[in-house]
Amino acid sequence: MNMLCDIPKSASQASAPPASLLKAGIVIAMRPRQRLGLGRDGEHVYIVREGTLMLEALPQPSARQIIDLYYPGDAVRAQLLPSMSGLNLIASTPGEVVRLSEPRLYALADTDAAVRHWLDDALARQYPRRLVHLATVGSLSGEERVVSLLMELALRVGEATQNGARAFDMPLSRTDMADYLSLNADTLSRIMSRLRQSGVLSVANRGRGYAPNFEALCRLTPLADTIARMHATQ
Amino acid sequence: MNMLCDIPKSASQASAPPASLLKAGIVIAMRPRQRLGLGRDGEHVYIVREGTLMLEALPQPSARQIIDLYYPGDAVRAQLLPSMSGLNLIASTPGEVVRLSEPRLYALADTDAAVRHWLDDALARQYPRRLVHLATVGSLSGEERVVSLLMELALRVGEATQNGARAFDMPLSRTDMADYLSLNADTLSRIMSRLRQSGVLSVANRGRGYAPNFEALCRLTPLADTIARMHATQ
DNA sequence: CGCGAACTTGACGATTTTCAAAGCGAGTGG
DNA sequence: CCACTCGCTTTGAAAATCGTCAAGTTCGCG
Repeated sequence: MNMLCDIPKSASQASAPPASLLKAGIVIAMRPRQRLGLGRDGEHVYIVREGTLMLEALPQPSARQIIDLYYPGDAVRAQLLPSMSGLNLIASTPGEVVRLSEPRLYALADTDAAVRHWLDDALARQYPRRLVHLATVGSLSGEERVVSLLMELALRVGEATQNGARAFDMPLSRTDMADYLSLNADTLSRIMSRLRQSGVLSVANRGRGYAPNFEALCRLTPLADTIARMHATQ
Repeated sequence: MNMLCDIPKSASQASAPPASLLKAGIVIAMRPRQRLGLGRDGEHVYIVREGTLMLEALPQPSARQIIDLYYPGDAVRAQLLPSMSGLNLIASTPGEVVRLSEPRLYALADTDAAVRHWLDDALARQYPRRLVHLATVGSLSGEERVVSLLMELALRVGEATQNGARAFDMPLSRTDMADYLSLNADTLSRIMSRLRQSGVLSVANRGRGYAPNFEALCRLTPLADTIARMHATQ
């Protein structure tokens, strides 16, 4: 009867956006650090095809916070973002997005049930992630936060290799990771060094991580189960 | 053509939920500290009529975080909440909610455009609040966070009195406020004492606040403009 | 090979948490 | 009506965590 109900709420991986939605927009190739405009009154919508995006907030000149992270299959709706100064949507890796306008999206959603349900699904994937991110930043220690992010990345953009090991790209720079986790870049670096020394993590080329024992890594954050449910590649 | 586009994204106050939506659910009176079930697989939806609700997360037994706050006109959709243990929806004041089931909601949304648009509006009010909350917790100092919350409450549930003063209920206990702001209850108490001593705040009966000079209070947080836009009673 | 950006590391300092104890308020039973 | 208890709040001193500043190192790239 209702498509949405068939998809368990723990479904983390995106179902493909309807073709009608993609056809309504234009394809944009992203380069790392490229900024994507949000439109004057929040009129743009982006659908991520490939790569990762960050939403940056600058409450004050000296403070930067990454308040959202978007993966392939996610939708960035400017209308759902707060109207604050210093809000930027930034590509953190090469990739590809489709851009369309909010009014166009709503017109489509009004007539096309598939679009409507895909949008609803996208939201059901993204909103819980924000809440968990908030709980992470708000109630976990520095190390637990870092591990939570590593786990998220390992599950999202990584592959299982062998014997419970996992290799993954780290699309964010240390600074970006720090700003995402509300840590100082220096502090983050120290924590990652400690993780390396304790043997649960190794880093190659600054952009690639490897967890020889992924289970052991997961045990370092109390939110492991929740993160696994939200980001598991099924 | 599209209702949504007529409502600026800064519109903070709820338009009334469609009658068709309310008729589909049952009315529940809340008492303070009452817990509202979210259903086994996230099947419940609550629409707040009166009072305020908190969404509590317990990542670990010792750590508590209020990750969402709901005011009249807001919708709590269990499907949009993360499936983590220790997630509780709790009334913080007396009030009234309407409960219905997710499938019922989706069925209504599929056939009734007014329901659809109201839901979308509700989301456009609530999602930005979470992002700002995240930026608040993540990048502001203790005092700035407290002021941000006081400002939010003063605008949401308070009244202007005279000469730029503002009186407001504080529906959260100190502990709840602290858990919302990721502060220790002791630290919060200290900060509020400092605010009182500096004259920008006074408190009566533990549940009611008064800002003799609301402008002066606002100047203490860098997110004042953003908060004002999101919570202003227009 | 050398430059610049990103990252790492150390020492110090500030804010916040922790732990403990005391004060206040509301509700209860005598 | 009062004394009592329980929970919430407030405050102080010590400890831990995290941030700041500065210097050094690694890495990618021309």
